[in-house]
Amino acid sequence: MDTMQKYLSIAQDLTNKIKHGQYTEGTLLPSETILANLYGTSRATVRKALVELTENGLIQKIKGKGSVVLDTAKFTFPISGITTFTELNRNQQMNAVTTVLALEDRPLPAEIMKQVGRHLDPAATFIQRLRTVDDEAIVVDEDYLLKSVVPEVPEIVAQGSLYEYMEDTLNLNIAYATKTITVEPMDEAICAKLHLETANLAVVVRSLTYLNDTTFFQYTRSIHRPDRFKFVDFARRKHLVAKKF
Amino acid sequence: MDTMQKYLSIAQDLTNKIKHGQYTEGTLLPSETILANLYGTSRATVRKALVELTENGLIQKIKGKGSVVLDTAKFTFPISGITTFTELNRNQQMNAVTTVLALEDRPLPAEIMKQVGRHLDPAATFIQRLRTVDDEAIVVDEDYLLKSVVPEVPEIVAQGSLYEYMEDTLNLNIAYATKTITVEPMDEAICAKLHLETANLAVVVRSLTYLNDTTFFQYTRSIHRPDRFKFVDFARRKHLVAKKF
DNA sequence: TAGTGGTCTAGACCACGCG
DNA sequence: GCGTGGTCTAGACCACTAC
Repeated sequence: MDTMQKYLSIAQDLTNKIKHGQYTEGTLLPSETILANLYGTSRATVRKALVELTENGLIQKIKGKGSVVLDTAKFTFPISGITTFTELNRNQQMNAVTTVLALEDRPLPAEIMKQVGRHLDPAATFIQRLRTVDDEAIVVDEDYLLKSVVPEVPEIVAQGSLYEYMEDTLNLNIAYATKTITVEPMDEAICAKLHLETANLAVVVRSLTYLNDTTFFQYTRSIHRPDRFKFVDFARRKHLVAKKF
Repeated sequence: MDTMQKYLSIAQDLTNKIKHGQYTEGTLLPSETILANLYGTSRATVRKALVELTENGLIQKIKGKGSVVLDTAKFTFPISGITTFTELNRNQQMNAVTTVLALEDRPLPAEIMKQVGRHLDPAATFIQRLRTVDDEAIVVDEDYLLKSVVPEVPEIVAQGSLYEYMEDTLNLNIAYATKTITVEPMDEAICAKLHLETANLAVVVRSLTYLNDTTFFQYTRSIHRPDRFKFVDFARRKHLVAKKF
């Protein structure tokens, strides 16, 4: 069954046509009125689809002119904000291996409890995983999953994708996250796992992730080898309401 | 004169009311129909305003329930994607000083020319600036501004904000940028300026910035002391069209 | 059942780019 | 002057939440 909303399927279709070269870099998409006729829909719906492409850096709209297809080849795979290993792995072809180092009960760290609210039950599942690409240790991921939301994490799930399990099996509605990126010295245990040599510095990506109903459920600390870390972002200039860059 | 669009002024008003505590964390905003009546507009316009708040991490909409005000205090100042010194300085209270180290003609580096297109004229103005907070050197910013777009950069502008000059004086329409964050070893000149000690590693933020008509005009290399670098982001879960996290 | 947000329509007027 | 995208309206139906 095709229960997808109209504007999303239009966005999907246009995205595919751009990525497959049917609409090429530097040219204009058909006008909104023409697209509305093509897809048998209203202009408002087409515009909603084009907002998706705009946010993903695929087109740039110019008033009075049209929608210019941007050079998406430059953004090839990491189209935006890709930081964690799973995301990279999903979007790129990598010879990647995940090793589960720990899977146990461990309460949410106190400093995180302070940020997300003291009223919460700190009981959580702790998962530590080592990510290896081409026999080289790249990332150590440490996840805390609140038991109140995810009662248990089977070993097989830890080996694969936590998000697939939560979204497809548990039907959880993951909505948003706050992330920070810093560079910090690490202890010996981590240094040994990532083979950090000259300096003991690593890139640390911390994420606090929330469900659609605003309940906090996951804290992730992702520790990257600095020489293999790369964060790519596409940002649009914001005006007036809140400066974004 | 107040030529601002209706939806933006509504977004502005709601943002202020949230930041000033008139709508408090965890409570619901008035429904979209009520807001439409309050502001004397249609529901569609209110919804467009609410999209702005959603993207800025101020509210979470829940179908059938309402718009929940999120804890904006947690995201205090760097609401999203703030990386460069100027942005930080604008949004925070800092005892900050800018020193212009270089202001001269210098062509765009060859590796950047490859990315933005060989047909461009590489003639550019090079600006190197040292950012100091509380007498501590934090960031070295290196900007290349294409002469074809920005013919000249007065000394006074280099001392202050390039973007204010370009937007307010030159009336340029800055639209979007691609950014990368990496960690790299730096040469002695940079190490000396930032007083890098134990390791010669620094955080490098590279930005390619474009105008509304898709012309490339600026390359920035921002070199941060790793122990003072912090990148904060608010990300929403994307589905189907393009994975964002 | 009543109220909410999510989607969609069919119109309208405006500001802008371009010939 | 014409076509473009940007804004806005007044309606409609649906899926979801809560009672």
